[in-house]
Amino acid sequence: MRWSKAFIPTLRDPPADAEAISHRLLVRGGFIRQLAAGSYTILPLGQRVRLKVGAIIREEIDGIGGQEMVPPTLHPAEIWRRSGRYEMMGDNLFRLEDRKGSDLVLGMTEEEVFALTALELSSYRDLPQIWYQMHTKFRDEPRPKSGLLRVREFTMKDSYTLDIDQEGLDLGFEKRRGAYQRIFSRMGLDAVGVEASSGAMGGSESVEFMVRSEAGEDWIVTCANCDYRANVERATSVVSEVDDGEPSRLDRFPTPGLRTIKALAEAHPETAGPDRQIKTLVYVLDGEQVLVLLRGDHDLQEQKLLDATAAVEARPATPEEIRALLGADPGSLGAVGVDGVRIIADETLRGRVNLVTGANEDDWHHSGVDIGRDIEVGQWADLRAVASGEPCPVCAGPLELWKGIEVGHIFKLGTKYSETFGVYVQDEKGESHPIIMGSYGIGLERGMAAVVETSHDEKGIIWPVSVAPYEVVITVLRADEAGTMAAAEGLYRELGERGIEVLLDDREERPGVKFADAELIGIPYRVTVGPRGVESGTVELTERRGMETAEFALDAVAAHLAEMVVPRRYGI
RNA sequence: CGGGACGUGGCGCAGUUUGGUAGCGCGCAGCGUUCGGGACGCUGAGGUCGUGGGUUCAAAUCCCGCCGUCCCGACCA
Repeated sequence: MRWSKAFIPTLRDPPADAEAISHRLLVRGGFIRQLAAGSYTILPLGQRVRLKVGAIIREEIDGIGGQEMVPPTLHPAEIWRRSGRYEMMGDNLFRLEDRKGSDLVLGMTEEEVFALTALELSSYRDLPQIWYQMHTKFRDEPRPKSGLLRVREFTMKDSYTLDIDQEGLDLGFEKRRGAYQRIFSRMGLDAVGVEASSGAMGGSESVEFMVRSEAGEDWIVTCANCDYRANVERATSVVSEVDDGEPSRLDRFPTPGLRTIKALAEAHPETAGPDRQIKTLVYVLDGEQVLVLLRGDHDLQEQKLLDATAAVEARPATPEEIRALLGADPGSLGAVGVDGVRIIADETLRGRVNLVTGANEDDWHHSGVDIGRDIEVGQWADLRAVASGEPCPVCAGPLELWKGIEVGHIFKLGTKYSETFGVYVQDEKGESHPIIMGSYGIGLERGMAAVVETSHDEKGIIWPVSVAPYEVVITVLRADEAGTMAAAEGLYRELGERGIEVLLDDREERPGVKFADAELIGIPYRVTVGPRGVESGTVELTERRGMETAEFALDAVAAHLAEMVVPRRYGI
């Protein structure tokens, strides 16, 4: 492609309020333009990257036996009602009505459609199957942000596996985990698989692939010693033992003005240290008020609460709701003697005695609380948020907390969808079984942004060869001089014949502009063809990553580039 | 949805406090000089000031409504 004919609208003034660096660079480099909140036009340069990302994904998913289909994105609302996700997805689901007044939705994922397609299967001999699709998904995000990282319309590769039994699912899950790892590494992403919560997708086990980045929105816990890694929504750690002493009688004592765990602990350091207190939170789970109990020095992880209770929505109760329910303000709350309200307690409180908690009367607390004796715990669960530096649950090494971008997520769905849609096959004995499903997703545009987020410098983007919009840029200095232009054209043809994707910068611009633009858009290799070198039959080759420059004979550089580029197409 | 900010040529902004009929930089077009690290001179094109209403002799500017965008909090590839 000749730059003078290409549509590459680079910008000198970056978007002022764009937060994520990938967003600034993709806009400045002429890869994307925003149309509205969370929807972007992918410009030609961006589309070339997107196509390469898609091709890598296709190769790897095909490589483990995947078969691509194209399901519709416009779905009858009825199938979402049947799976229960019409309600569960809340406002994130785009809903519309057709001219006849029928309800439609725009697909967020395709579990329903693929389950219905799987109705065609009737025998275990047809299994396993790996099906996938790669096209537009819609999500009415409450707050699109950070450019391509969080949008309302995007391309997702989602695949679905169909197995006859749990072993098949488990085996396939590991295969897919490997395929995902290869996909990300070929894209130049250092993605790690972490234990995750399955959220609204349903299912048992799930693994998220996270790329370390400040632009990420998830917190990940990893162990410095072993390979334990988990999303904070799932992560656990070793909790210090607390010596509670002998059980004693339940009592009340005045605590005027003491409204925080810290203040109470400072006033009564021997008996009411933070780890000797019960933190009582009032939450509203799908409209139901519940009490959530934690050790005083621990914080709640809301997703854990959702997972433990199978609730869809959780929010802290308002001060008014709390007073109406318990008769006291936050700071004096407790679960002792509370009746008719569901109580969910963190595992670390199990068996504890001699604890301190609010008495549901302002300025009063209970002491000597024996949780088994004095509180009617309805459910025990792991609810606490892991903190940085706590011991790893596997090896007791120190845990580290970091922010990551979720570039992929794989789920074991189980039989949720096959049972609701009646997808059964017969085994060798003629017995019917619901098909066991798994689902696996990668967001293409988010993946692109994650590459930029982790691979750039002060000059601009540094694309890995595998996803670069062009592999080589020929920067012609003095494009107005016949000699240099002829040399550049010759090289352009030769590289083209070798199958290398090359951008010929034939614009009549000053050298500084051309260098800066080439660096901004991040082409991995630059060949500089200038009058000085052409006279002596040489050109310069600069590698974008590291900006090392070496001189080559004009007639040898194409062969050298082919050696550099071709192997790197598969990885870095 | 709650909180904060913004909306003025293609892009980035000033002008709004104190109403008087729109300006700067970049980019763009033409000519010339330059050109191995974001050149310079001259000339020129380009704006319903987000939108609807109101106040006024007069509104980018004051008042009200609406729309849009961004940032901070609860959701996900």
